[in-house]
Amino acid sequence: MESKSTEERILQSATEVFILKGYDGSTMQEIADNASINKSLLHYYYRSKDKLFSRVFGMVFHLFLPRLNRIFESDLGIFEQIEQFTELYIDTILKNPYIPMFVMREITNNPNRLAEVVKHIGLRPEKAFQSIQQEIDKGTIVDIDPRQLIVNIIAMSIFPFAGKPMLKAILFEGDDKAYQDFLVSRKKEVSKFIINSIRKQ
Amino acid sequence: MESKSTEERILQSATEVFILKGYDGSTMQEIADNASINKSLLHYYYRSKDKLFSRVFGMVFHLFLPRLNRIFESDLGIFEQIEQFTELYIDTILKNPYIPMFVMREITNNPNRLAEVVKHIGLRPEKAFQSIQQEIDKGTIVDIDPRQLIVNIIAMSIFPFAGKPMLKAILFEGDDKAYQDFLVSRKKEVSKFIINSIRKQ
DNA sequence: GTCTATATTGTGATAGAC
DNA sequence: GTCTATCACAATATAGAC
Repeated sequence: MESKSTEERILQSATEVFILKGYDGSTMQEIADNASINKSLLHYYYRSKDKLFSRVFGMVFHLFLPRLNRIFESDLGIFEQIEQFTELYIDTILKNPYIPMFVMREITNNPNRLAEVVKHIGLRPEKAFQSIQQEIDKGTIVDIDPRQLIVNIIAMSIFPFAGKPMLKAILFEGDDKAYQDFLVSRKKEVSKFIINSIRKQ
Repeated sequence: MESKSTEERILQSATEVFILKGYDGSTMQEIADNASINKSLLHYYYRSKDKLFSRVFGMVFHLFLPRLNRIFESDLGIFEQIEQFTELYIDTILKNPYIPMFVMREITNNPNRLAEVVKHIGLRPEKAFQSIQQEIDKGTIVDIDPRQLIVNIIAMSIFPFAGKPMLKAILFEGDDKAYQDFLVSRKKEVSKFIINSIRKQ
């Protein structure tokens, strides 16, 4: 199956280039070179730069999207849910650190692209809202708008990656290893911080 | 002073276009059109697209950068400092909501640009670190890595703006007004959340 | 200081040979 | 399926008239 192999190489190459330079900053030439093939082949497999990008974006978005539902629908307690979610999510991004900025940048540049992808997936954040609201009603956690809590969780998980070049330079004097250690330690620190805040005494 | 007026118009126009579309997505033609002048004039005042962008970026970065020092060097208590900082900062970004993504995107695309700008300003985050460490030693707040705390504060303040198109679509069904209200309410919510977490009982 | 015209290179995309 | 050659256009940038 040679054809599939080439198609895969193109997709792999396009993913690398697009993630690093964004849609506007990438060229078909660079993607072709990076895949060691001819530029025309790109158009043979995917008819346009936009179609190729859409394909890449859809795939990458799956990696990025936190599976909020799964974890918040499990029968674990709220604190364990939060611990699991932040640790798993930060761990996932640690293996794909460029993805958050890529996804956020491209959605900002072209919000329409999100609509297509989201429909394909079928998100149900309401389940997470309800789950949190129940804990408030039970008195396990303090009264808080579930959306505020969820945004806080996502913010503290994702932002250190999206803002890495900035934070590394300003707060860590550009020390790459120190920043990497910092990110790893957040796997535990973030949930600790959140739970401290919402646990009812 | 006609020359200055034209130069200002160019800078104004370039700022609008660059912030909205980023360096790669912007063209000199569009900036010229937006300023109602000829394309060649751009090169007369600023010799290249890169030079024009650098100028814009430097100016915008000042707006974006939290003046951590000022607030954390004041003689307010740590909790009031955090309240002041988050409220002032979120309020600033509310007036310039596109700036966070702009700054983060461009630093990611070209980390070198940050170095020049930071030197110009002379940041001293160590002062904030010390200030936090003192409160830990005094027993006012729980034991926490000052850098973790600062990143949490910045993350919860900035991320809802940088990730607005995404969060709005996924958590708010695209409701613009609802998301705007959500952002405004964070002026109080964020500091409450943080202080809840670090205050020692 | 501001314009028109143009140079030069790079871009996405297609035609057509093999 | 894969290549070479090429088109049509857009990009940054400059030259030169006024």
